[in-house]
Amino acid sequence: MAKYQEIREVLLERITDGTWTPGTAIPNEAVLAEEFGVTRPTINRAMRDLVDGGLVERRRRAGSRVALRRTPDAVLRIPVVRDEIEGRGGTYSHLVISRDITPPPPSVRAVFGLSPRQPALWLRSLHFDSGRPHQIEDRWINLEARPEARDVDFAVVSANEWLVRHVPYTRAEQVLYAASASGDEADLLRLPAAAPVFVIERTTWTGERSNTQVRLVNPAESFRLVTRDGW
Amino acid sequence: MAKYQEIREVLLERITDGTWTPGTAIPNEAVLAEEFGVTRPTINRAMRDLVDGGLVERRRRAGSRVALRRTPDAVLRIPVVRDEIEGRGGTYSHLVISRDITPPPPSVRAVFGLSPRQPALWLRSLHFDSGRPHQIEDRWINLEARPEARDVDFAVVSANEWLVRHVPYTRAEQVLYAASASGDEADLLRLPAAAPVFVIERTTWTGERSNTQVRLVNPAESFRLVTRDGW
DNA sequence: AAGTGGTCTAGACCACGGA
DNA sequence: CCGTGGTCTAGACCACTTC
Repeated sequence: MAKYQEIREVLLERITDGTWTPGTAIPNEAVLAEEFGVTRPTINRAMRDLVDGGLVERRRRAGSRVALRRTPDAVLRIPVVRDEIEGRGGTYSHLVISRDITPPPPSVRAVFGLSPRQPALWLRSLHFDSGRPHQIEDRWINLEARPEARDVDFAVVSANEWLVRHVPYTRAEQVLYAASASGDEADLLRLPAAAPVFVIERTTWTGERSNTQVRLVNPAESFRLVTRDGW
Repeated sequence: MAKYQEIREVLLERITDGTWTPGTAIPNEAVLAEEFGVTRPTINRAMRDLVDGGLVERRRRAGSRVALRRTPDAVLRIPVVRDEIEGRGGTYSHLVISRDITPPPPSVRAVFGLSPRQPALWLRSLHFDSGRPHQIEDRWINLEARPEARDVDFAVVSANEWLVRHVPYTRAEQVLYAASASGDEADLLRLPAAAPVFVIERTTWTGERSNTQVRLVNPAESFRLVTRDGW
């Protein structure tokens, strides 16, 4: 294990065992460097990890302290639907319900930066797990940012996968919530009317432009997101 | 802006504008150091950010490439309920529904590492937003790991806040899902029977021991999680 | 004003793992 | 084997902020 990692573990131990309680000042880098017999950049590297982990707060001149409010941060990975299904041994398939090139609703138009009559690609698909409906995907793709999308056959490669493979993004915003299935949604997912569903709305940007906006609707009983956090 | 940040932005630009498409090899650190007129550790710093951001994959000897599958990772911050409510101008209050010291169910016992008859602290609370029920908190606290919890008056400080303030953790696992409210839950939250709810289950650990496990139940219509990602 | 963290250099050693 | 990234040193300058 690298030195900075060992040092990080020791510092972490002091925080978690109560030697340094939340709010306590931590010795400055020069002191720690002396204590551990390393140079200051090595200490800095260890401390940076602790800051990233939310356990320590630092300010110039004021020094470092054990963070007072550790709000639970976690890395959320929303799986590619195909991987998710195949990962647990199911058979994946999907179906394009509709494909249109048409002006999007105002909410989408705004993030795409389009004028009122400019079209975008609208794609609605249904993803299946071993024949059972598993997710509705309702997606808009910005053809100004990604003109190639016009010529892709999304019956073969799902939009999800095509985007992951061809479009790196720099910013994403996701909204997660629970809802009751609308009539349409319940029909497509073969659920009782107003059954609970888990909805994910995601917008991704590359630079200033939004590429795509998607709404994913999943039956509550077959969908959970798990996040794990920590070293 | 620091040099490594400027370099990171330039590299990012090359990735997002398609100069380097997913799968493409990126010049090695020595070459980039020459190009940007900096030393190799500075390049390394910039690249590390891109790796952390999921945009680049690196392997020794094999070099660096633009990541092929950028699965959407996002930092999920589940807010402390009080901050969330006060942050949007509401008035926060809470009520302890029940408090017991009793052996937990097997699922909790397992992560706490307790023997069958060892007790833990069980706390059920209701959090209000301006007088309206906003969240049910059903929490177990491991008294073996946190004996002080026995003497805290959680009517004054909510368990959530007490833990955040006194117990730094090193690992967390969270499960998010949608469900229909049970009869109890619907009553407490003043929802119609079987209304959709958003459920968060979180277990946190310090070292090898789990401190606490909590289940948070929120009305679907008033609860959304937003994540933002990127620089 | 002065202490603290943030960053950078120039050079070095080494582990890993693909060729 | 040997090129690549991972890490570390010793020293330095600087920005920020609080004392």
